[in-house]
Amino acid sequence: MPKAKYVEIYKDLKMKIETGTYEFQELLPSENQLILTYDCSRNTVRRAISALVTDGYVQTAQGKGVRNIFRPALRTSFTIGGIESFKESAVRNRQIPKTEVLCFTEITADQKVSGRTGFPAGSELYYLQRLHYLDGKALIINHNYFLKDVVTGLTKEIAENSIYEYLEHTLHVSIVTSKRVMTVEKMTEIDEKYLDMGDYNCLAVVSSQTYDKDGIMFEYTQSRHRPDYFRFQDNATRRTIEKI
Amino acid sequence: MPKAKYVEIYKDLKMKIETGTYEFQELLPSENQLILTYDCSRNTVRRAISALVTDGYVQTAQGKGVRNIFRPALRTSFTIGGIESFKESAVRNRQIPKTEVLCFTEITADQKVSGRTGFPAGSELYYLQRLHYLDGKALIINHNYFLKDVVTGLTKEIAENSIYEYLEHTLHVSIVTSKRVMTVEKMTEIDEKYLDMGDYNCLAVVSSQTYDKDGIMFEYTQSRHRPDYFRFQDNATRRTIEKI
DNA sequence: GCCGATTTGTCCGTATGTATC
DNA sequence: CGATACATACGGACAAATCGG
Repeated sequence: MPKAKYVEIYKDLKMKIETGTYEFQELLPSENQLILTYDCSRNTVRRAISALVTDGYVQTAQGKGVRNIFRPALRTSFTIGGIESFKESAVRNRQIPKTEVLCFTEITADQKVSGRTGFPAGSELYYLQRLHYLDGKALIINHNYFLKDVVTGLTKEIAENSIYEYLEHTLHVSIVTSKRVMTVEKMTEIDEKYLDMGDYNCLAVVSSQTYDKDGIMFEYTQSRHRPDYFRFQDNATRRTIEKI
Repeated sequence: MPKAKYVEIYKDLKMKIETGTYEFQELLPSENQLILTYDCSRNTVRRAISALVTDGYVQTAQGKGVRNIFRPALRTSFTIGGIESFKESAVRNRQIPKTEVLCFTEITADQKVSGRTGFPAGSELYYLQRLHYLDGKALIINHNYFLKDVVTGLTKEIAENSIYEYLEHTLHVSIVTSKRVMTVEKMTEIDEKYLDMGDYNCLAVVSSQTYDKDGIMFEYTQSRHRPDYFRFQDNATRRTIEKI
């Protein structure tokens, strides 16, 4: 599956940046040199470099070259963008995840649910509340809404493990796009009951709509995070394309 | 300046999506048709489509086509990624911005400042505190650190307007990359004094490091937002490139 | 200040692979 | 199976920015 040549080049360059083969602020070899190194076309090295740019590893400058702007200290966050399940990110950070299913029901979307989630009114849904632990601490409460037509046969047992694994490996539903909105909200009674909130009276809230490859939105999730363990990282670039 | 052909195609397609020429869930014309429409090469239309994908307007599926997944209701947020100044985003949302400079000093980075901001110890910096109003409401407190070598001649008067305008139009410093981290933090005395926090005891905090085209980090800013007016939007895609 | 070499940015055309219908 | 669609890859050409002599 991971066959594309530009991906291999991306990985190799990223590894070399992370391990210090190129120093911070140093220019990488020019595109022409990389063409020789990897025995490929210019487009292919440029795709790899482009991916490094969007990930914040390097920045390019016409007439100069490609500069390494990676700083290791910054790259230890709970999430780095992309789409990643709770379990995946926990494993990546070498933490021990656990999930408790607080509530598992089936509902039909009324106007209110429809307005909140974006599902059409009348949609048949699973509604779950799940509590996520990391290294024994309750950190996140998730409110999940799944479209029954797509996420067929969901059970409490599956929900205690990884729903995303079930989606990808059993149902072969591939997650393609996810639209997320981050806000800060007041704590609710449920939050207070299950999360150890200390002095905090608000949480970091991530609401997301997830689409499969057929363009069907099959999931709406509201993730409520304990503030002291929430961290979201992002690399922005002044785009050539003006957004105004 | 905005001459690139793929940018024009991007803009045209985006406009057509936003104005309903293509309906939600509808497939756009195929790449081959777009090649004829815009009289260009395949690579060029693909670059435009690729930009639409990263902006969450469409999603592609091999063998099927390019699907419009744009929903107008979702696209009204304070920031949509990218790098945008306070004034720019205010104007875009048709709001009236005002900025009050609470503090304007020059400092030399000690170990503590260096650790917090990422500037090397000994750097000569401007340090500012600025309060941003929108439609008369105090919403954001910014703590700005600017490298004096790059941001030469900064004054209180400039800081009351738009520092980014000064950077781009007067100093011709172009912002290229910005690394951001979003967290939720407890309110400080300063926050409480200047922002109308109501019941909230925490804020949304965006910390960012900004680089110019020479790869020099010339700005560190911590933006502290009143929770009820903070909203960050993001489109994630399951990348071909595995991050694990 | 100009010129030429280097480097990235844009664009074109073509070929092949793979997924969908 | 064939037609259509996107994904990957190659190679070449010229423009624009940078830098050193």
